Amino acid sequence: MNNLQATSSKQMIIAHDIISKIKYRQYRPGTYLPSENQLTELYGSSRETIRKALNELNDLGMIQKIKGKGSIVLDTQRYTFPISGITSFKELNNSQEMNAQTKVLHNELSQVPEYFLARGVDETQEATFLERLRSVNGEPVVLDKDYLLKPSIQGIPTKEAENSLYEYLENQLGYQISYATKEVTVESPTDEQKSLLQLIDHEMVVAVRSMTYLNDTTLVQLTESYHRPDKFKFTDFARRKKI
Amino acid sequence: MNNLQATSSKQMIIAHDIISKIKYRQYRPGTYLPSENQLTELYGSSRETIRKALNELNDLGMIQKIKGKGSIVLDTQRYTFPISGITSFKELNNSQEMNAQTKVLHNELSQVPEYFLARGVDETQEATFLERLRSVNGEPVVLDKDYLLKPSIQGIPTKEAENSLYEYLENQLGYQISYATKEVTVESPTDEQKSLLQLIDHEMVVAVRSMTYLNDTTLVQLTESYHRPDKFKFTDFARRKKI
DNA sequence: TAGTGGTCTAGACCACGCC
DNA sequence: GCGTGGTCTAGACCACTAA
Repeated sequence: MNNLQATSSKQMIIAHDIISKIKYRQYRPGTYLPSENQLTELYGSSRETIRKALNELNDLGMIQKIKGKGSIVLDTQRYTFPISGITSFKELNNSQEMNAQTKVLHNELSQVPEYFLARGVDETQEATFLERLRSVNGEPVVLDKDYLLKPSIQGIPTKEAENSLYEYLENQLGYQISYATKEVTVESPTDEQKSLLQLIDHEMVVAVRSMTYLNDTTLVQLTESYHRPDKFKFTDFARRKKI
Repeated sequence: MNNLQATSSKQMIIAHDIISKIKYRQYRPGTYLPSENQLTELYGSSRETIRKALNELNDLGMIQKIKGKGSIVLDTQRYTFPISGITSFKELNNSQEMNAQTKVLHNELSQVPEYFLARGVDETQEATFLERLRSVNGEPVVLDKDYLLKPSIQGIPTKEAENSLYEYLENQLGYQISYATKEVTVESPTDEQKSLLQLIDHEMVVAVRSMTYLNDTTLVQLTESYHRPDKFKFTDFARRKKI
């Protein structure tokens, strides 16, 4: 089931349609898409609109455009835990058929931790602290510590916390989550992490710390995510940039 | 010194110019850029061209566009080791003033390792194996194992290997490096990794494995990069995608 | 030479924020 | 109501690929 969005622009409809045709193998990896001029007729739109749609696919690594030849469908199978891109655990769970579970350990007021203060967050900033342990097939894999900043967010119903934070913020509060910065490091675990993630002897944890912003650049969420190293994997698609 | 590229299109010239004005604080974080209509006059171009330039900056996380208001300059300082994006060690070194060094340990013919065979690379594929230890301030930080695939690449002069592989491929061989897939995991080190990276007791290594492709979808390079965990950090900027 | 993608234009209409 | 960014168009010229 695809995440149907309110992206009703012509270029997004076209992009989704082509993605769907790739997904269901009407367009196959290694073959060329119809040319931009043909797509122009197929969708009854201008060529620039077609090109904007194809650029979306290009950015996603689904096609490779070659001047003078055409657009080749690439062989992508998409994956595990993306650090690139913002996707919630719930969305991942849905798209990947994992047997996942979320346990809320804390949901209370708290201070913002040192890491974020050092990065410009105000020390007096009030926040709702949400600690959640994510398990897959009964095994703990991620410990999430979220700090939801006031006044944008006044608190999270625990029922929503067990579900999806992003869904709550976007659908219930009407916020537009727009972008985030992330930093990934590998660290020695604290005792809490050791016990909750059931780390053996000298295993380390993978720490992913992020700051999430709304469309109007309001900072709304700070997250510290601790992953079990043996369960941690992420994949990325990157284009060579010349900036 | 900026990496001046042969990107001579109007939209790229405009993008670079605005980036440069942000860099030198003519446009400051938290303030709005001139409106698209003003930029149209400033650069003597059409609005669509301006918009394509601004979209570049948007993708890079340098500005945030807000409908009805304008484009805000974001406070970005760019960082350490980007997994997102394709950048060579040499380019990083240049842009970050590290005191870095590269030692070539191996430069010879070899088989392709198992990991890549499992991902569709042909077992009979011939490759030049290049092993390099990267150090910063005298401390080893990364062990790179590159497999450069024939017939595209016939071999690498050791002098070039000490310098930049990408530079050699792009400038000497005239190849257009276009995209790459990457996978990051945390693993127990081999004895070789332990000794070369001077890992203490029970430290793990961060493994980054990637496959690099040319513009025409030719696979040219396989890389296994092993990072010392205490020296490993990367940052990412991500926009919320609704696909 | 014909077809492809890359760039650019001048103009249009829309949705949103603000006064 | 006015200015902002978001979308779309029809047409033009270019650079590259292939026959």
